[in-house]
Amino acid sequence: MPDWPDLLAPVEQVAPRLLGALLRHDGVAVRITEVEAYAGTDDPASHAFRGPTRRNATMHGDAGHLYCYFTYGMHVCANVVTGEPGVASAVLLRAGEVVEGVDLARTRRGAVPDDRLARGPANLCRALGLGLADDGSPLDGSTGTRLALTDPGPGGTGVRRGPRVGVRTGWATPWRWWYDGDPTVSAYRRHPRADAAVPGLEPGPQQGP
DNA sequence: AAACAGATCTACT
DNA sequence: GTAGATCTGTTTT
Repeated sequence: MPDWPDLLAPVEQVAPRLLGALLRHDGVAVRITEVEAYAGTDDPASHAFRGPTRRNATMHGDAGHLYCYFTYGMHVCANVVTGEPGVASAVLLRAGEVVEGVDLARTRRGAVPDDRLARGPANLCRALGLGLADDGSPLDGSTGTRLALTDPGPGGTGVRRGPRVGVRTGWATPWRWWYDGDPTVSAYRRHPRADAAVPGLEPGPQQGP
């Protein structure tokens, strides 16, 4: 992963840096506009919190790979694995703007406004054609050209942060970042059964709903 | 072999 | 803005 030396940095530093990155897969490219950080074994909201399982095995592996998981009986979401092996941290790709292969994305998503083609983590995967089979794939294009993540370089203005969407525990931790005012960013939603507020991993100023 | 739980989505008022 | 459906992969007996 020569282009991504900082994927080994703490995930809350890596996550906002992925804003603006281009993710390509199978004919569609998306410019990432919204991300969330999950700090592996230290983070109660993380899939890796209760140790390694078959499902989250990819999270415990090398950085720069795609962690895809299945949820709600019909959805797949994708993360970029970060940190040293064993750390099991990852960045959830929550939303993006389709900048390439718009027609193909429309075909995959059906009749929705273009703004919403990749709005929401599961929708983003659908637009890109990502599935459970892509779990564990490297993002540097080393095993073929189907999948690749490209660094936008430094930059990025108008970034806001706030609590993570839809997590039951640890939701107060403001580890979601997005481009302010971008129409492709998903709406904030608190988990229906969210725990009572507890001290987050990184208490501090929040902006959110 | 069975129960569980879910980092959501769409539709609807 | 809010309410409700939904159903498979994963985990656990």
